[in-house]
Formats: sequence, structure tokens, C-alpha cells
Amino acid sequence: GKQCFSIMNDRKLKLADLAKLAGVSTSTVSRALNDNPLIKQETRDKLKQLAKKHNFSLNTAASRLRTQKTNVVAVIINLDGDTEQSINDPFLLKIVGEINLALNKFGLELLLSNSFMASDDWANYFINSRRADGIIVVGQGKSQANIEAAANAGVPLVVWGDPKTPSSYPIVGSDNYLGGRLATEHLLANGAKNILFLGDPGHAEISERHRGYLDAINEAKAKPYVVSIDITSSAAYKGINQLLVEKGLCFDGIMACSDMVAFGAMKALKERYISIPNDVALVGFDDIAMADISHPSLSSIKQNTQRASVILVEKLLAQLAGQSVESQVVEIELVNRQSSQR
Amino acid sequence: GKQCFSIMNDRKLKLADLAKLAGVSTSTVSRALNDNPLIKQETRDKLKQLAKKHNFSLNTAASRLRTQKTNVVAVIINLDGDTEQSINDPFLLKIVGEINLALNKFGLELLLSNSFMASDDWANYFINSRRADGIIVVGQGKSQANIEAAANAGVPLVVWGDPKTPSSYPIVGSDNYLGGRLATEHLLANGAKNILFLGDPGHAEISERHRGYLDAINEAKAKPYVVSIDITSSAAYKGINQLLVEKGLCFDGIMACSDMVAFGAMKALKERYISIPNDVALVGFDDIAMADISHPSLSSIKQNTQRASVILVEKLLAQLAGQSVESQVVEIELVNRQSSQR
DNA sequence: ATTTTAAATGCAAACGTTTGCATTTTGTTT
DNA sequence: AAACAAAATGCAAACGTTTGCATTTAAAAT
Repeated sequence: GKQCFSIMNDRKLKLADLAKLAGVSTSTVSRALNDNPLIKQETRDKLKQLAKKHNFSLNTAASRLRTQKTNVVAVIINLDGDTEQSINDPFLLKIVGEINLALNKFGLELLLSNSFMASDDWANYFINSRRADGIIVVGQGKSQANIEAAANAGVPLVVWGDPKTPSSYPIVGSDNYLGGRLATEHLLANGAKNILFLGDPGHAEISERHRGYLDAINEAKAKPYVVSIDITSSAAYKGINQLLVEKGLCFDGIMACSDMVAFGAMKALKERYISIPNDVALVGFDDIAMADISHPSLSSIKQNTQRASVILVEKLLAQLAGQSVESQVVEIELVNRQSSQR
Repeated sequence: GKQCFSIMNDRKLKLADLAKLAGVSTSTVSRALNDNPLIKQETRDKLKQLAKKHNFSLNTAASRLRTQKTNVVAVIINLDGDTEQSINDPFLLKIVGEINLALNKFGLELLLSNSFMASDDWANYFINSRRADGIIVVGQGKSQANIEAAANAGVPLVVWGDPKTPSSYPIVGSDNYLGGRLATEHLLANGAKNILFLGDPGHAEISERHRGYLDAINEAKAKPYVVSIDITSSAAYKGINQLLVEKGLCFDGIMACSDMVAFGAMKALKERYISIPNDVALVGFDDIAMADISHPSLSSIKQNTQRASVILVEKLLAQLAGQSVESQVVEIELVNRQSSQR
């Protein structure tokens, strides 16, 4: 018949209760629910059905205590204190979303964290305390002290960042050097002569993009020009504005270190009726959803976050299985849109 | 002296070990670390210091098993199967970010979930299994069956959505009716006569915005016109394009049901050199970061996500404390920018 | 000094799983 | 039918906390 199982009223069923109902031992039920081949298929099916009928589900706390595994991965958004780039940055959140999907694919759950709860001792807070089996760090930040410390403590850990950074832990990320180079070469190919680099080369990933930019500029015997700003659209807006005020339109191309930064620049240019792409060609980085929907649409270096997320998870699992893993570069591509086309 | 505590090498310290080191019982250490006033302040301090020195941290699995509390809250992004609006939607992610901050403020952690892992039986998956103490659902979706079921099962639960929806569970959200009304009145005040409503009135929150739109339109004796589309920028782009092709520029104002939708519309208009705000005035909803940085900047109804997040958490805590709580409306405001100003 | 009261600590039993080993059941071989 | 092997199940001991109650220690009142 129809029944209403209220968590509040009925005392929560436990394995032992279910066992009694089925007339078998708890071991059998436990094994059956975990699909242990020791148990006859027929029994397994019967017990699973019984569990479902009674709305039973295992107490993960007990299970984790016994097995010393959580099937949880902590994801840490690792931002510096000195950037305004926030948890609201669309790209960071996009990555988190993708990582969540990737984790689920492997039956893992995502504990979302910022630096607030964990303070600095990630090893202790997450792993030692059995909150999670491993950690995925999103963003290297400027200082890598926390990551380094956790890795040295033997924490299973992977990082989204610049894979070319020498490190004792595996870093998965785009080929930032190539991205910077491609973007710049693309601008050059579209006739830009004076190309700004807009971003903060002090940041690991952006430093690589900057290197790519420099090499492309040098090969073309053009002159590099860096406008060093925080990784936010408002900083970019202000930066470009200021430059225009002080020196006028002294450039005809911008390689922005992120799409949000590119949009900030775009706004400053549009406000002065400087045409994009005719007066200034513009390429961003990240290829967030907005790039396609802005006008003019924004050419951008697309980071394959979906693939990167899967790789991050795979590498974490490999570490959990005791294998040692290396950093890995994920392919990028230039998405050619209106902002650079002429 | 300096020491290196490797999780891998040293067997994890447990309460009993620490107790032995200190020459006291486990009860005392446990109480001391939990700041139980039964224990002398001096002893508490000493033991905390010892714990820190030895990099000790409590095993949450054991602790959760014993206390039957997790201090974890599951956050579920509740999307319909039939929308393209994805986990990548900037607004949804913004909310998640804010909720995370709010939870942390109360010492709670965030388990991020989509419908994939939990399937449909949230009560069982999250609460019965002791994965979390309560649930925050982001988005009502079109159908509220899952939420209803969980609430009926007695799950502590709060929802971000339209607070005016009659429900057996508390809903926190913006005054969508007022938002729709304000946006429309603002467009009217700026001289728009034929104002489109761009969005899907089948969706709970948007239906309220639509009501507000309708009332404002009717009071002004203007004619309503609804373009029903999915809540994505690309749907909006296509929708406006199609309308322009079929009927020409038959409107001079758009009330978009979200900023992303507004941007889609904006693109379609810009591509045809239709001036914003002169030919068409435009107001969005949500006030995401991009609204301020687009050009023209986008007027929008700002949802106070930060405040809403804190309220969500407070209401969840109240439920956990056994109190019954009501839905609550969070104030909104019109952020007046260029896209509607003339 | 003794009793009384209060403060501080310890004992030991849970919490609900999982799993090595022992045992029973079933099936196969002599 | 007996002996053996294989398959299926059960027993009981962990996993590392927390907490009611008992006990010890210290302080206060006689």
C-alpha cells in the first residue's frame, strides 16, 4: 500500500533493522547493497528492492568512519588577497561547474570552499579531518605557499593553473604561452601594429600569456607595451581610459588577459567611439558565454574547461590510487569573432 | 624544533593519542577542543595548543556519526530538463557563491549538487544518508515536485525562488512582481510605448515579473506583447531576430526577464543598427556584473543576492532548530543605466 | 579537621557501518 | 553415500568521536 515515510516521525532505519526485516545478517545486507559478488545475485536484488521499498539509505558518516574514505573532493577557489577578482568571476565559477560535473561522473561529491573556512592549513582541515579524500585547487594565485604546504604534507591534490610552472604537484591548465602567442599573432595578421598587453604579468598564468605575447611581438619586430592591471573588468576600463587620456589612441590592438578584462577595455573604447575592430582589434581569453553574445562579439582564446575538469579529476583519482602524476597541458584554440576581424 | 608532519608517513593522530600525550582522558580532550566550559580554561588552552602543535584535527566522520550532525548544507541547482539555462548561468553561480559565503559565516560547509547525483529523492540522498543537515534549493524550476516531496518528508529545506508562490516550504526571493512593474514603468516613463516582455511566463519567478509588466502596461493603457523564449541569451537573440524579420521594428522597449536575455536581445538590435536606448529602451533583470560593463550599460532590476543568501541560511538554521519559518521577500531596486535612459 | 558543595576529570557505552575470518549451505566429485 | 570443494552467509571486532553518569579533586563552609 501507499505509505508516507517521514524522516521526522519514523526513526531512521538502519542496516540492522533492514537485516532483521529480511531475516539475514547485517553483513549480508551491507554486502548486497554494495554489490559485493560474495552475495548471490538473487539475494542482492531482493535486498536492494527491500531497501528501496523502505526508503533506506546508508549512513555515510558511519560508512566513512569505517572505510576511511569519503568520496568527497574539496574544491578550493584560490584567490589572492590583493585581487578584486572575486568568487563572482564567471570563468572561475564556470570551472567549478564543470568540475562538479566531472566529479559526479566518477561518483564523487564536491565540497565547495573558499579560503575562509580552511584558513591556511588545507591538509589538516580537509584531509586529516576526513572531510574529503583530495583537493582540487582552482587558481594558483600569486603565491603558491598553501598549495606547496599541502602537497608536501602528502595531500592528494591537483591544481588548475599554468601547467608549465615548476611544481611538486600536478597542474592542469591551458597552454597559456601558446594562447598569448596565438592571440597576438592573430592581431598582427589582422593588421594591428601597436598591440597592448592588458593584464597582470605577476600572476602565474598571465605571465605565460605575456611571454607568448612578447615572443610574437618581437618576431614581428613590433614594440611591446604592457598595461599592468588587476584581473577585473573595472580595472581594465579604468586602465584604458587613463591611457587614452594621457597618451591618446596610441595603439590599434589589445590582447586582454581575460574576457572580462576585454569587456572593460571594450567599454572604454566604445564610449569614445573608437571602433572595434577597425580602430582597435581586440582578443580576449577564456571564451566565456558572454564573448559570443557581446557586440561586437569577442574573439577569444578558448580554454577547454570541460576537458580540463575531467583530466583534473582523473589525475586526482590516480593520486588516490597511489600513482604519481605529472602536470598536463590542455589544448586551446582561437575563437575568431568580430572584435578582431578586419 | 622544526618538524615535518606527513599525512602519508605518520599514522593519523587520534583523540586517544593526544589524550595519552597530555596525560588526560579522551573525554577531557574532546571537551577541551569543543570549548566545553566543563573543562578548566587553563586545561582547554593547553590542550588546544597541544593539538595545534601536533597538527591534530578531529575526524569528522566519527564526530558526525556520534552527533548525528554534519554541519553541511547541500545546495542543489534545480534546473528543468527543458531549459538550456545551464550550470554556467552567471546569475545562478553568483548565488551559489554568495550562499557559500553566507554558510561559512555560520560555520557550515557547502556540498554542491546538481540533479545528477541525487536523482529525485533528495530526502533520502542527502538527509537520510547524513550527507547534509539541510538543503538549499536554487531555482524552483517549472515543476516543484522534487521540492514538495522533500519538504513533505520533513527535510529542513529552503528555496531560492519566487516567495509569492504558495508552498509548504519557505521560499526566499525577490519581489518579482514589483521588479516587473518597476522595470516596465521605468520604460514607460522614458517614453516607450510598445514594450515587449521577453521571457518565459511558464516559469514561476518570471510569471510574477510578467504580472507586474502586465499591470503596468494596462494602467498605462498600452498594449502588452509577450515574446516567450527560453531563459538564455541565444534564445533571446534568435527571438528578437525573428520578430524583426517578420514584423519589423514594432516595439520601442523591452523588458527582459534576465540580464543574459537582455544581452541576447541587445546583440540582435545592435546588429541591425537599432539604437539603444534611442530606438529601443531596454531593462534587464538580475544586475549581473556584466550589466555595468556592457555598452551601453544595461539598466537592470538588482536582486540582492547577498542579503538573500544570508536569509536563506538563517531560515534553514531556524528550521533545524525546530522553528517554523515563512517565505520572505527580499527588496529589489532598479539600477538605472544607459540602456533605458533618454 | 571534618563535612558539604562545586568544579574538574574519567569511564564506558553508544553512533551505524564494513570486513577478516569462521561457519553453514550448496554443489560436485569420488 | 561419503568426502571434498565452492559458494553463500553470519559473527564480531573495529573505525574515532561524544556524552550521561560516576568519580575524583579542589574549594568553601561548618
